[in-house]
Amino acid sequence: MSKTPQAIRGTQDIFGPDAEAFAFVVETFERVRKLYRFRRVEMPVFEKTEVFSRAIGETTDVVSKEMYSFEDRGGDSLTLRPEFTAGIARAYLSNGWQQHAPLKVATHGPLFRYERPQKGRYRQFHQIDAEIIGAAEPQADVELLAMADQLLKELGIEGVTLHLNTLGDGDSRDAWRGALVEHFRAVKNELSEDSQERLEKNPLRILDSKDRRDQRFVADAPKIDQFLSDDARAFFDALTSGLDAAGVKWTRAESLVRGLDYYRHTAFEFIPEEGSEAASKLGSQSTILGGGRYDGLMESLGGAATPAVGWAAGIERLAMLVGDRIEPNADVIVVVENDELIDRAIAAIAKIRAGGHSAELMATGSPRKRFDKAVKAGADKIVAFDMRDGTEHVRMKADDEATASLEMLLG
RNA sequence: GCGAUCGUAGCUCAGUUGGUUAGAGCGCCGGUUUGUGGUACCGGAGGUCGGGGGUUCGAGACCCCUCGAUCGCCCCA
Repeated sequence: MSKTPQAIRGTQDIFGPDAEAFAFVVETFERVRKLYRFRRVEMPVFEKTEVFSRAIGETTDVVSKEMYSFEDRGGDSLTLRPEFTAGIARAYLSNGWQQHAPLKVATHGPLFRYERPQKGRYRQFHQIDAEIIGAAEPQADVELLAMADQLLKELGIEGVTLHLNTLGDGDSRDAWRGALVEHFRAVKNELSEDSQERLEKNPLRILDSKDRRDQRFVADAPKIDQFLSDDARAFFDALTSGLDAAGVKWTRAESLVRGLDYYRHTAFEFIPEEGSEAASKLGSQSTILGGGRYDGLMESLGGAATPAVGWAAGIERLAMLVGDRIEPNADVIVVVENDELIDRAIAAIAKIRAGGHSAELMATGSPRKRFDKAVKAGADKIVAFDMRDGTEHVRMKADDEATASLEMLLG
């Protein structure tokens, strides 16, 4: 170990163009979220452990092996949030937000999961998140997806497709699950080791296994469509026709499932098209935005049955796709070519900034090189203070109009 | 959690089958040159070669452990 402390594994220090890209994602999200009238909420970064274990499901990987849980000084088991939805549901119940239903909320911030780090996968990562709580109608799903679609477009992300599926209502899902277990159990010994385990814990996940041994049996596995109740089918039909009306392109993904227990009906992911530039930038962490309907979640937290739908997207993954964001140049750079004039320059830059222009002071290092540094930094306008023949000499490098406005500003 | 690759100055990298004081470009700092200018030249700072242990007369190169990154699996955003 070296003597200086190292960052925690799976955390990142984001700086420069990467930080600009990150900020661009958040700013764009904030703008789009207002267009759709989602209200901003701020949530605690940690909750009682049971908030997540009950909401997400004890058997899920997230709860069983990826949470940062600890006992606080009062002896309570607390957990750093591994996702937003459970905490928002808890807040909805504990603050009586039912009075605002249907409630559209949005937030963003850090999440924590103890996973093996990889490109696009971190232990502290960041998401933007949008939820509609207390709305049972498919129109809520349509609005939420339209917002996601517009967000990706405004971020300039190309080559990403909405993969859409329905898991049906509770009864549909249970019947389908039973049929899948029966189907795969018959060939259990020929499945991959992972899928043999999934058969007991989470049979739906076998459907999106990447293992060739599994894929042979996935093709003719029972389809959810055979088990959909009339209501569930009507819901999905209304959703897809709403998406078409909103101009949101989608593709049916019959084997798309969600890892967390609370999902019902709608499940979706935005995934880069194979071979696209976006896909190669993301590596194996391909889902950039995912979510669905979670009508059963509130009950698992002891609340009244409350329909809800939401999505989250990884800011780091989106930032990888938005391309280089250059840190903007200063509007003005004030150069001090002679140290006697430092106070004159400070007075000038104060006026410039008070006038609403970004400005940088160049007053250190070799006086002769300061002007070159200013030119190199790429400012639109440069004001240089120098002494010529014993008198103050102010030079401006800018076009005529800018020079005039600067002279007016500086009096 | 499993498998694999990698880790040399701030950054990008070079360092022949282990052999004297570990290099380049860019960047940074200083000097000179130019003087409405992003030039050129000279000089300087900066590395216990990720960390620890071992093999050897000798290790940046080989072995073991460890930390980290990356790729695949898993998981997921």
